[in-house]
Amino acid sequence: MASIRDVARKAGVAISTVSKVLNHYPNVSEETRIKVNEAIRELKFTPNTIASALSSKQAGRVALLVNLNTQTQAIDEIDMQYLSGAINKAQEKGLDVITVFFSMIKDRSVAEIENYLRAQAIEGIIIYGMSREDRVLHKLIEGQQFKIVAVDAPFVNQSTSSVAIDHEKAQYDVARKTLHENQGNRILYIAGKKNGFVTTQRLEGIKRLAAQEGLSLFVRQGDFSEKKARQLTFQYARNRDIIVCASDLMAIGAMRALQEMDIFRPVCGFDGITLMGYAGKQMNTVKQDFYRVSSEAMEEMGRLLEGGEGRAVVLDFSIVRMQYLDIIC
Amino acid sequence: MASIRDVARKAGVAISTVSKVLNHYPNVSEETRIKVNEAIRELKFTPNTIASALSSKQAGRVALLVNLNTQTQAIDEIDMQYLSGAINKAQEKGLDVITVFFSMIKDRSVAEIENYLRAQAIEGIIIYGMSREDRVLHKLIEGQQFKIVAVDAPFVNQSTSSVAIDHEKAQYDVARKTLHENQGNRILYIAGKKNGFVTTQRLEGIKRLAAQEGLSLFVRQGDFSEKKARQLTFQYARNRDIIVCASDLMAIGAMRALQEMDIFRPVCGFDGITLMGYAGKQMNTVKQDFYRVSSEAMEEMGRLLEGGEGRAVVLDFSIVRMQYLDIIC
DNA sequence: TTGTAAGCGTTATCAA
DNA sequence: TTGATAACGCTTACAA
Repeated sequence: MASIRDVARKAGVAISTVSKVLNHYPNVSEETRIKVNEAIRELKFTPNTIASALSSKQAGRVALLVNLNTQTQAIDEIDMQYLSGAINKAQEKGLDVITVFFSMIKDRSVAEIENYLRAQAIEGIIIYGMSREDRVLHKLIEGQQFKIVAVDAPFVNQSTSSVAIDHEKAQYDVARKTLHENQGNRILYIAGKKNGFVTTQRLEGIKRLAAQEGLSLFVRQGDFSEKKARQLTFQYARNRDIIVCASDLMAIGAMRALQEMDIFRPVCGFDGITLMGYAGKQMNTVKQDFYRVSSEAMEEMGRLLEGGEGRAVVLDFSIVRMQYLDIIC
Repeated sequence: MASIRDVARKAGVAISTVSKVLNHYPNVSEETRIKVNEAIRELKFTPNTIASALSSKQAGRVALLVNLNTQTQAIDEIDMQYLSGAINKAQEKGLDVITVFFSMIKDRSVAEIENYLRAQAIEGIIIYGMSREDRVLHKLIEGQQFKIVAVDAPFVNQSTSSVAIDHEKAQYDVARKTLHENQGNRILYIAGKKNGFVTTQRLEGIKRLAAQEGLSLFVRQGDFSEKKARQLTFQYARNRDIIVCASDLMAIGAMRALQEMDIFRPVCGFDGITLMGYAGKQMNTVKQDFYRVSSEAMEEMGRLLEGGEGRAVVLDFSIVRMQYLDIIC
């Protein structure tokens, strides 16, 4: 492996000059720049990121903190889109990425986690799927020791940005569309997990709709579980006209239950996962582009790392109906 | 951030002594070890992995090279299981992991890739989903510059191990079971992608069964595509008694086509993905534990990194029928 | 514009 | 068993 030393020797310049060329410093003559780049090419030199990180104290490493959906593999799709969106964008921006699961830092104190991350030379963290219960993460954010981008969680401070779609509006929109395409005014709303941020936001959305259109709104916690949604449907659907679910998985659970009950009720979901195409019946759902959300999160991380200050980034969504033939290929 | 220097000062010993304690060197007295560990605890010291890597030239970093299934998100599940299996095991073993997608190194030469990886201080690579066409990767393996574990690809040399289930036997077993549970001897076999290693191995399995049981075997390439399997089913299923598919996705495509044709044929799949639970009809399939496969791959990487030599690791599988109620939760 | 040299936080060699 | 000290490959004042 050629080192910066070899390049310097070959180009007949000092090591620091090579470094300057490498890092695009302004004060380098065109002549030497060319000489150096030639040497670099000839030696197939690639700078050692470890040494560079140690020296500059800037590793440009960001950790993806993922709350794996251990409940069901059917939505690994979401996490995978998150990961690939972030990783691809990171490579584009020359950032180094490591993936960390919530399970790995569970039960550790803030100080321990900070040390762990700092030892790994982590400068930034993108957090996916944080809930109100994750006290330690809240402290991590408050501490402002790291640049943080929170996906789907409303945290913003000097060194923290949030990235998300407008869940309130999305829930409102999809439910409204479903309502207007059908009859009835008694809604069964199957909500998400108790302390999730998106759960609250989506709930606000359906409440606004109900208030505005004078609907009878019956809310139950579904915990984002297909099974729970199934049970709730068996229990309450008969006396309701429309079933609005805070996730696709729950919508699928509800729809299958309805089929087994042999009654029909319009159902709508949220997320736009592929599985919706296999559900038999088509349903309205909010299509989030998870890949793009994550890609934007990494973009935002780049901004923060370069000294930008935290802000809230809001992305768009669309309302779709997913069907089998569009999904397979 | 406390450094090794601070620890040394606090414990009243030399830096090198602290380093020895940190790395569990033998020649340290019980007394100093305790003193040092106390200082470490009090200062909440965590060694800087960057500095350690630079100094020892051993970063213990391994790259996960993933061939993302861009075709369909329905099987992101597989990649996600691979990633989480590897990452969890890596943390357990104190290895640092980065994730790289095939798309990121596409069109680069072997030398470029080697440089890229070396610059990232990568020592080992776990490759998921390599095919015969990936010439560059073959060269990377032959070069033996890195420790490599190939998942589902039959490469073994001094510094390369392979990890996989016995695809030939698995295909044989699942097809045999399906055959014996039903009538008929005319098989439509929908194979995988042309140059995939597992495609060949699974094909061998069905051929052995056909030869052994005197079956009429009709083989078509399905490219692991649900749509292709659907087309092939429409085209050929009528004159066949049983449809054996080299993947679950294709099995689902075949099954739906049969339903639309309004005829019944037994179908079996391969992989054991969650989606099978939503297919309507239950089918036999080979259940691979992807999480475990990947976990074992990382374990094997650990062995190689410690100087062990390459070998073939064969994992087990099971034949299952997947149904909706088992899958939801 | 270029070069010299002092770090960055470890590990490892060799004396003590 | 311990401690100095020279690497590791790079960045960055500061000097020339």
